[in-house]
Amino acid sequence: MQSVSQWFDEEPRISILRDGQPQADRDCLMVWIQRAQRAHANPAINTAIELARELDLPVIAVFCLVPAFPSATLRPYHFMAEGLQELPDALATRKIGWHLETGEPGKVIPSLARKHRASVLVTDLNPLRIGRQWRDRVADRIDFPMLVVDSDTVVPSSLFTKEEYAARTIRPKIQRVLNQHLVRIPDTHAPVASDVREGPEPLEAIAQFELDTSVGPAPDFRSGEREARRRLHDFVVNRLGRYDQERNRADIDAGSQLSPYLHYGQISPIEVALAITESNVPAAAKDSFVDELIIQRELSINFVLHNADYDRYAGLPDWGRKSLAEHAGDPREHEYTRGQLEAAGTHDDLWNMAMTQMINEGWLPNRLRMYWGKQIALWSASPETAFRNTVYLNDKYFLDGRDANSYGNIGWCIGGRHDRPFGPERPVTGLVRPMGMGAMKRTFDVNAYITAIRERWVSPRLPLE
DNA sequence: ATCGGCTCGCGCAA
DNA sequence: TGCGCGAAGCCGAT
Repeated sequence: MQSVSQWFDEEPRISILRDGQPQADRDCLMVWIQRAQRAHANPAINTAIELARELDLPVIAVFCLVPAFPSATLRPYHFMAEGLQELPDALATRKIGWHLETGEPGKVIPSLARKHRASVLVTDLNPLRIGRQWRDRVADRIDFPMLVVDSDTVVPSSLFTKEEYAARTIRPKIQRVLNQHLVRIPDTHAPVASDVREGPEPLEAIAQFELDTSVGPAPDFRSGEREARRRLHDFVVNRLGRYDQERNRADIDAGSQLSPYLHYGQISPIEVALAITESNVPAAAKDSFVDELIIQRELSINFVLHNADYDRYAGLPDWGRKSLAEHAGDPREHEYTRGQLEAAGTHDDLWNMAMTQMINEGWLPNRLRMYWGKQIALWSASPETAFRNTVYLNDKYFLDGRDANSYGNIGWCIGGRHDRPFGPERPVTGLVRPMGMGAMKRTFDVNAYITAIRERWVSPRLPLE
């Protein structure tokens, strides 16, 4: 058989981390599931199956639960583990085996590959730094081919070879090729069934980890592929039609709330996009959702893939840092430490309730994510501190934190990432676009939101005697 | 209620 | 080299 680079020549979704000829005398094809934590509509799995058919071998999916993922508390671990529980059975319907282990991927994955005598290792694409480090470490420690399949974008990220400047620069490039990628991903079957099913139950495994349990499971987000699909259809049927009108309504939270499921790859963005485009709602509603799901989301993925400082102040655009530096000495009308912010103890009720919802629910409506970050920029001793604290709180509390979208949003809030300068120049934030209480009041019922969060988390109504 | 100006820089037309 | 226009704002003029 030819080398994997020849086999998958000109496939924009697939990159070769270690080239070579698949060995036919091995025992399986191995899929290392990282980000695409789903059994269906999964390009990485399909790639492994394609090779398995050529070699007439079974396919085994492996997952490595890492005991200390940076800045992850019990909250994301619980969501991830609950979703993983579905996978062995769901994969079995495609005749794929399952083996979960805990530890460091750089050690665990090569050892699993040796144990099961893998011919080729296929994995999916986590665009963040840690994903790349793990992949590189694994590729260094195996002596057979390894492929990375971009499984969580609509348009393969490799088609954009440089850091895009803004939505307006990536939009036409995406539009040009969108239709050829908006194609349903089939659920093929492995040619030979695998009966491998090893490893602990994910929820039991994470119970052994030393996690920060002060941030508990997100109460409103049941996890898993099935739940993701249920939510998608609920959104399409009940709310998509008004999305362009109501997207900013933080008081009713009119969004899809799919981002945790997309973050953990429990649903394919292509499946989401197809459900939207095939639905029977006004074009304006579809267009505004698709712009979020594809243009903005894939712009953020492009950003973290091409900017090594995506989660650092240094990664902000030059004009933004320059303007912020010129205002570094401006007096702050209010100034809060990380501790004061985390205690939701500012002078601003709306901000405090947003922080309260974030801490307790792991979630905020879109509109408030912007307001939340923009105020931290205004209230911090320096823009660098603002950036650091925003990343810290974002990644600690959001169920969908530690995501490319997180860093895109934080960069936009603090330093005008993917935005343009906005005069007139203001104290503290300079030319970075402001977003204050006026914008909130113009778009939703601020008092209704404050009251709802206060009743839910601060002074809940006590049951009558 | 709606509108222009504020300000920078990318990408395309020329 | 010039020019149009842009992640979701704000303020003041009409």
